Amino acid sequence: MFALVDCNNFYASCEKLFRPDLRDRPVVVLSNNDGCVVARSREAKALDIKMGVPVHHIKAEMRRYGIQAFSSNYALYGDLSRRVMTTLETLAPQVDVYSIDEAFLDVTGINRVMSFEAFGGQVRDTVARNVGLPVCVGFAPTRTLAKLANYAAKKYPATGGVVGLTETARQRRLMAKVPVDEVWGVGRKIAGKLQAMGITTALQLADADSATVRERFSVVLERTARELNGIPCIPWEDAPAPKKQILCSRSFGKPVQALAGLEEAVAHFATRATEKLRGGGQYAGELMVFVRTNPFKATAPQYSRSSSVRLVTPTQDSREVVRQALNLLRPMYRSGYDYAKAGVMLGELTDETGLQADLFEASTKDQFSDDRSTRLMSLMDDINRKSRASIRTARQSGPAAYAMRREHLSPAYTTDWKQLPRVT
DNA sequence: TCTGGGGTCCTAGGACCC
DNA sequence: TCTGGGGTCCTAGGACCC
Repeated sequence: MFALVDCNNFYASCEKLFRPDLRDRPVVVLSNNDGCVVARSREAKALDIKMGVPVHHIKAEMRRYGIQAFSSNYALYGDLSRRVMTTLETLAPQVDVYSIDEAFLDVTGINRVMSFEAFGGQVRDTVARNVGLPVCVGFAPTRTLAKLANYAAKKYPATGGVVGLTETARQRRLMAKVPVDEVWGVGRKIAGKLQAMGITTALQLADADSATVRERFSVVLERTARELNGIPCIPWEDAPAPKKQILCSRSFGKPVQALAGLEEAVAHFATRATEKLRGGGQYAGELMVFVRTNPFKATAPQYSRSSSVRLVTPTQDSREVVRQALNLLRPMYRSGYDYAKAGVMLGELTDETGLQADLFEASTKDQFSDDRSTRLMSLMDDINRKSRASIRTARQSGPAAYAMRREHLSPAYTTDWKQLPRVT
């Protein structure tokens, strides 16, 4: 049996947590560069502020209703997320963190001690007491149904934020009311195609012939339909799967024209990506760099290129990744464009057991036990953990020309001594 | 002025093997 | 008249998720 625990309006709730004055006020959280709306409080949703809308489209509403906007503050959200997940780990034998604001819990057998509904209430109370954030809980025999139960818990306040979908009859009653595009795994495209076939509710998808679903769509949707029928198709994993790629990219706060500016950005993204790589104990065997202009600016000349390279010996050394990334960037660069975004992607990831020696290089031992590199990188990571970006590669200077716009940033209340909230 | 960032999985089709 | 059968690996692109 699965429980899905999902934080309500997560980013907006995080912002409200340290601003009791905003308790009943509409709040939105913006994407990087303060571009569009990525999270809305209950009050903002009630004002019909849409997810993903560019913030300049809703300037009038923001003024009229006094909507409070925040730049995204990932230091804060990431820390509060960790606190929520840590709390959940004390409540269930197995927790599968699915995203920054939700996790699946293995609750098999808990109903021998108390009802699922009672347990859900306990989860809500514990997270509220330990962290201060509101969550909803859905129970069901499959992940897809647990998602649906959670949807119902959020949508119908009378449920008290907890919904159990353990019986078939109850599952079917709810599915009959839920539009098919609310089902986990059914996006815009598939929903459109299903609707054209006359399938508009979750229940109709559950009842559709599975061979037809597989034939007209794919095995993925077939699994979804089976899960709606209570047949688990996405089991527990023994261990979280290792990452297959690591991407670090950012839109620029303002356009960058010069190669030097792009080099700075790419060096920075390469460094960040390699930090993440080391964090997971992995090595990269492939490196990709891309740059592009702003595709939304139709009048301006457009340019978009990417370039990649295989690394003969997989690496986790920032210096090597930066050097290779800059080598990819320079031949791609053309002058005369307003560059709006760049990124670095690491692929062909492997742990140390997957390392393969370069046949034409010195001894294998030298290639893999480069003690100097390992020690230097771990020293860099230690120092940078204590004080963000104290040590950089020379190509990253700062403050950068491409820096993000973050005009409505709240303090890092929980992760920086200098920004602790004050109570007066 | 102005539109995010970071991922996963599946499929189709081509190249190649014996 | 007419041209096998069975497979792997790789890539690009599409769909989805939060």
